[in-house]
Amino acid sequence: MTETEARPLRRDAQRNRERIIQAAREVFAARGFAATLDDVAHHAGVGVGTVYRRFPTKEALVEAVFTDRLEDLVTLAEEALTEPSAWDGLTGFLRRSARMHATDRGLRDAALSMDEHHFTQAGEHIVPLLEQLMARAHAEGSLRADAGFRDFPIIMAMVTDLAQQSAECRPDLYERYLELVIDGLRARPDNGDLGAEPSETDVRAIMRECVPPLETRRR
Amino acid sequence: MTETEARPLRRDAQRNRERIIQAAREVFAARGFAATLDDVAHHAGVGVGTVYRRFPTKEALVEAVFTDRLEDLVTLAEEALTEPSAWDGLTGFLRRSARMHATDRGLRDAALSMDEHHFTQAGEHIVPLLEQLMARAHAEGSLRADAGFRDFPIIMAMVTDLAQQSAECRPDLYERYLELVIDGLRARPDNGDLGAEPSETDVRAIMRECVPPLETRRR
DNA sequence: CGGAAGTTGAGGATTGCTCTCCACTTAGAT
DNA sequence: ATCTAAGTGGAGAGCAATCCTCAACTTCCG
Repeated sequence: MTETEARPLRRDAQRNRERIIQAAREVFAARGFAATLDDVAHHAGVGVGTVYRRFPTKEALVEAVFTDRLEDLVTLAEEALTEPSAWDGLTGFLRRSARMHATDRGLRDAALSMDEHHFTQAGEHIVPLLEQLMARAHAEGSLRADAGFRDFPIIMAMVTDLAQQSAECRPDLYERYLELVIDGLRARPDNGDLGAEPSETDVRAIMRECVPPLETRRR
Repeated sequence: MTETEARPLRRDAQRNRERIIQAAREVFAARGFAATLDDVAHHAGVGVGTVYRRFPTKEALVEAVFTDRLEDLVTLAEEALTEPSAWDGLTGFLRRSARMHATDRGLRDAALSMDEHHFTQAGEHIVPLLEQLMARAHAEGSLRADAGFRDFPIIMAMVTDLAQQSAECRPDLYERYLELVIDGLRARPDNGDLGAEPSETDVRAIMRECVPPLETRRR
């Protein structure tokens, strides 16, 4: 959102812009950030040039498509915080957001790269919510003490990556392994030792590896 | 091992062949099946042509490099079966093979594509061992009843994929998430429900998605 | 109707890989 | 010492997948 909106768009151009965004939603949902702008153009039924005129970089298009989808995740986290049981709030949020990520690969890529690109805003919204979800569950004694909120994106990346790989044959198989991990997150007297938690920097670096580039050097 | 060894190689050629295999070991360890034969050639200090003369396809080279490394995994599984505690045997094998996969990305790619390519032999060796490891732990009551031996490759794929992504910053971070999964595998009265186990076909399809192609159409 | 705004899609530029080919080098038999 | 079949190197041909431009054309709307 938000820049010098120089002149109002001509009516046909406005229509095309919306078509492109709609097509982008679909194409990104299927292929994630790896989708090409040519791909989007075809789905929208417009020429490639039109897409590039409207969205000079892939980043601009991605931003237009996903900024508000990410806010949905924020809302989800807020709702999870109102759940009386901290454990149910936390795991419900895990399950729901995993489902969203599994259904829309573009959303997954956007969510996992919140720190990069232009999604920093949603990122800043969601981090404290995650911290609270975890803290509540720690206080309740249901979440194992050695799991931290930085494990969240990593677990998400792991599980939704599997979702992606099994998308063809068993689109919901990821749920099985998510449940396994959730059971592993529960506080137990005889749990093993998890070792050192990842640092913020580690998480960032790993997320960068999990999401297709989206960059273009040069201008 | 093992084919119509037409004529003995000239001594320099034999030396180069070994250099190539050694270089391939290193390059594949770092980049997995995605490594190029040019890459291997450079590391070996020979021309690309030499590599192609000795190993007409990437598959042939991969086979030469990994066939016996895979047998190491088989040995590992056999040893795990001698462990008095079925749980320790199973989880020890998980940990040890994960470590091997994390250290050598080529081995990971080979192990996960055992059904494809020319690794069917090691595949046939290891499957019954896995079944036994799991069955023993089921009988012992330590492994949750709804986990099956087909979960093995999937868990492995998930965890070692993370190992790959964090290789730069935290090469052993994968252990943390492996422990989480292992804790999730333990039989507990209040465990959640995992849902349908993947079929053999599912596993195959997913493994294919986890490993770079290696194919070349045509001959 | 005129001209500014918009559109198109073939194709240039780039990147990254596989694999071939032939002039050149070398082991090793004689 | 000489000869030659075996072996070698590496430029570059061929292929595939993208990204992005631009000049000729179309459409909107004052």
